[in-house]
Amino acid sequence: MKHQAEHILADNKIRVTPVRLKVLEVFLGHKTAISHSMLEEKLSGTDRVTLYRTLKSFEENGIIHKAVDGTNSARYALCHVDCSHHQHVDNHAHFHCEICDSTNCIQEIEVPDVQLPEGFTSSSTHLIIKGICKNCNS
Amino acid sequence: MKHQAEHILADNKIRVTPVRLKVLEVFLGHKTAISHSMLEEKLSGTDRVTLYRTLKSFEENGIIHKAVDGTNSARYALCHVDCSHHQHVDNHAHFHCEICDSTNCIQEIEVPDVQLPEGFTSSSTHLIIKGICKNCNS
DNA sequence: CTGTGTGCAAAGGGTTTGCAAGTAC
DNA sequence: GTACTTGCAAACCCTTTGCACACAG
Repeated sequence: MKHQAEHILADNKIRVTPVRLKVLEVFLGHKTAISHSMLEEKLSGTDRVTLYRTLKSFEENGIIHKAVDGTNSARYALCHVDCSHHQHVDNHAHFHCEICDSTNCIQEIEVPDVQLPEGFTSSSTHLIIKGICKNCNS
Repeated sequence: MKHQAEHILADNKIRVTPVRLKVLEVFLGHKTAISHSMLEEKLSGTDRVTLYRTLKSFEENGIIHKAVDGTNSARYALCHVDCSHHQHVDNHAHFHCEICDSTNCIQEIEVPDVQLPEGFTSSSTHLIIKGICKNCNS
């Protein structure tokens, strides 16, 4: 639904543009995390660079978060309602399938609290699991 | 000491060559994980591609392990004695400093065991902490 | 001597920057 | 009308591949 995408942009006070709506619809219709190259495939005809910038602006506005997954290419997933512009709440694990190369958010697994050695301070913690996903296992 | 580097190569049954010795000495003399670009700096004059291949062969032989740290460039750290050719044992967290861009192995923090949802199988788990390191905090 | 390592050239993928034209509001 | 977005060209960085020569064992 276009309405939902429009709402998300409006709620975050960023301009409603065709590219942004298209990108957001891809996110809304996809369960796994999305990389730039996937977007390029799904939205062929749209400029590569514009897609990079769209992802960047979505990330800066708390609409998506980067799913650190140990691959070379950045992946993004939709944020939950409790993410805001300045405070991302994505304290769940990310699963990267070594067969189909997909990345899933695993909400069931929380990133643990860690006790860093003296002198270190942390800004974020990421838990990445690599293996074979449900689809590829069946 | 050159002897130590020679031993490591011999123990792993790979040829002792000048480039390998130089690379290994950099690892032995450095506390944080090392990226290809750092090697290139420290060993200027040595071919870029050769360094990539050296890293690859060290990794395949259980001499170093890749430290997944959420950056675009691969980092490597020396393996412990309990790493062998086929079984890497690097179940510790990696800390990536957002100021100096260094990556440290944090032996004190173990990667937790996780209970994956039905259908998923795991081959490795990584715990990455981002923040400010001891050096940059002081 | 034989198989492996090294260096060079080239290419490929991901990502960023600069600028001019187009568009949301 | 103004500030932001888009598209295109170009560049940058990381990494891999192919081939010829050099060298460890």
